[in-house]
Parts: sequence; structure tokens; C-alpha cells
Amino acid sequence: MSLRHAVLGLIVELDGASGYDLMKLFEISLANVWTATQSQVYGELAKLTADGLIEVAAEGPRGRKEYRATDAGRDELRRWLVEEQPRPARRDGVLLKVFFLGQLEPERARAYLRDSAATMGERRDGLAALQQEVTWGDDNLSLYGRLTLEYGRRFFAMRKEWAEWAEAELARHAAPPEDADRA
Amino acid sequence: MSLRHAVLGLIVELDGASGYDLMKLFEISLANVWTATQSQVYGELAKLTADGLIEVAAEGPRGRKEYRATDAGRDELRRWLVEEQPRPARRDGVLLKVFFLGQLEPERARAYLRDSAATMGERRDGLAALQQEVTWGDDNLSLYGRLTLEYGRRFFAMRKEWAEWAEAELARHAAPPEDADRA
DNA sequence: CCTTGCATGTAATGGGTTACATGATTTA
DNA sequence: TAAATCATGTAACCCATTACATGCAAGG
Repeated sequence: MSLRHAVLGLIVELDGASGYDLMKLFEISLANVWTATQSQVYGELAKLTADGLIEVAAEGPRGRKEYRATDAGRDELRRWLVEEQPRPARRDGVLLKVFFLGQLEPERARAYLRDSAATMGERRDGLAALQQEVTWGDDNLSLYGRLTLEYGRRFFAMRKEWAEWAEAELARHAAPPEDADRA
Repeated sequence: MSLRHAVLGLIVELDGASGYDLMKLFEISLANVWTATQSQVYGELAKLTADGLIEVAAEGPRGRKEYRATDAGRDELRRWLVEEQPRPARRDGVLLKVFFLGQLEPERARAYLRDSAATMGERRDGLAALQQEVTWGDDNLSLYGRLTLEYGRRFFAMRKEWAEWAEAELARHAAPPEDADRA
């Protein structure tokens, strides 16, 4: 149940936000951390309100509802941070394909890995560029946002290097071993 | 819909398997790639059969059903491998917590990262030990299984190093800057 | 006045997790 | 004969995705 804490966490950090505000945050700052659709956000706001963890603090134009965390909500966020230990995701579509790459011709398998390496390289460069562009403030979201961005950069870099290594491994296996052949 | 292709892929590679066989494979060889519960496996076998991608090739003791891929099934696996491009997961519970770590006292936040680094180090070492122990064959699952295992090792290594870096960053911010103080 | 953006909600469908439920075979 | 293992299946519930549906407000 992490969506709940993502929504709650943003409301606490921003000290009040509407569903619409949250959607934008999910699209931008949480994009590489936790995704959510519009209908999930509004649904979760309703549930959090029903459970007394947030409340409507103000209503604005166009039916805008500004939510703020209650004391119970802040307690719950803290409890989640301290007590609950997340288990890393155990599902990866890219790796799943690699697992079955033996079903393709070796050349196609290698092409898949080359392709993957290129994509990962682009994403790494994209995040690296972001790191250069953004001017970071002294607030919490800046500091911790910077940490997660660096994580993303390292993640893509790792994947790129791994894909290149894997491609080379396949090449090594595809080619007849030449070592013993000649001095 | 990747579970479908995970099940189908295993049946193709093994050239026949029961639901029970598949469960064990999900627990062991696919553990770091794609997880599935027992009820998912049996449910998916029923759907794949209904769609004509696999069929019951033999029945054994205790109601055991050995499934084998049909031609349509092999075609579908290939199509999935070649045509469909997976998008990397965009959800990570560990990172989500880091994003909100500003809600804790700095010392607690740093403890969380130190803890995380230790856990990741253990998991990295566990996979490294596995790599040493296992004697690899020349078959496809060995070759490609070795690639995904190495991915896992690099993944945990990256996370460990990142957590250590992040912890140091927090320390840097928590401590008053001493640089300008003295020569 | 028309377009863009702000703003919220619901319904249908599918996938995933947990728990329940049952029974046959092998091995100690 | 008792325990472990093999073996399959169903039901309830929750979470996520996609699509549908509506309407106000501000700016050009």
C-alpha cells in the first residue's frame, strides 16, 4: 500500500495540495520513483479523508479542494517511514525478456542487448543533463529529490554497462573459441 | 501481460512442464526477474490452454498435467520477444521512502540509508556466492540465467554504493560547513 | 467567443495477493 | 501409519489502468 503514503507524504511536505497539484507532482518529481494515474490519486484522496488522515482545508474555484494532513496523518507517515520496510521490486520486464532470449537467433539476441544499452545510455544522459540544469534549493524536497535523481542516473548507467557486458558475453559464446587455436 | 509470457517461455524452454514444476522455477530461477504466486500460475495455465497456446501433453500421477507449447504458442513467444518493448518499472518502494526522509530527524534518515546499504551489500554477496557455487551448463537457460544473475549482483552493488553516497551527502548537509573556518 | 487549462469524479476490466480447500503418492 | 511432498484448483479482496463524463474559469 505505497500509493497511500506517496499521496500522504506529498501533502505533508507541501503542507496542503489539491488532487490536481498532486497529479502534476506524480508526473514530474515522482516520475522515476512512484507512478500514479489521475483516477488513483482522486480515489486515494477520498480514502485518506474517510480514514481521517487528511482533511479538506479549503475550497477554491472550479470545485478545487485543498487537502491538508491531520495529526493522525502525520503520525501515520512517520510510522510508515520508521516501521515498515519495503521489499525491493522483484519484477522486471526487460530482464524477463533476456531470460528467454535463447529462443531467438544469437544475432537478434545481441541486437536486443545493443538496443537496450543505447536506450539506457540516453536515459542516463537525460538525467545527467537534468542534474546540471536544475538549481537546487535548501528545502527537503530539493535535498532528497537530488538523492533520488542521482539514484536514477546510477541505475541507468549500471543497466547500460550491464547490457554491454551481456552483449559481449553472447558474442564470446557465439564465436568459436580461438584461444587454443594459435599461439 | 508479462506473466503470460513468463509461463509460456518456461514451457517452451523446458519443452513441457506441470504447474507444480513452474511454481518451483518461479521461486528459484525467476525469483529476481518475475515473481508469481501459485494461484497465478494455475490460472494462467488455464487461460493459455483456452487460447490454444499450450496444451496438455500428458497426465501423470496425482492429477499431474504436463503442458507443452503448441505452434501458436511458440509463435506468440517469438512475437513477444521481437515486437513488444517493455518499459522499465517506474515504482520503487525504497526510493519512495528516501523521497520523504526529510520528515525524519537527520540522524534517523542517515540510519535508514546505512541500514539499506548493509542490506544491499548482503544481497550482493549472496548472489556473488551463488555465482561461485553453481556449475553452469551449456544450455540456454544456463547462459541467459547467468546474465540475469550478474545483473542482480550489479544491481545490489549499485544500490549499496548509492546508499553510502547518499548517507555521506546527508552528513555533509547536517554538519556545519567547516571549510571556511580554518586554513 | 473560443480555446486552453484547471478540476473532479465514476465505471469497467484485468492483474495480483492471500487464504481456503482438497486429495494422492512417496518415504521414513 | 504418519509426515512430507506432490499436485491442483477456487474465492474474496485489493490495486491499477483505461476510458468515459462533466463542467468552470481565465486569457487571448
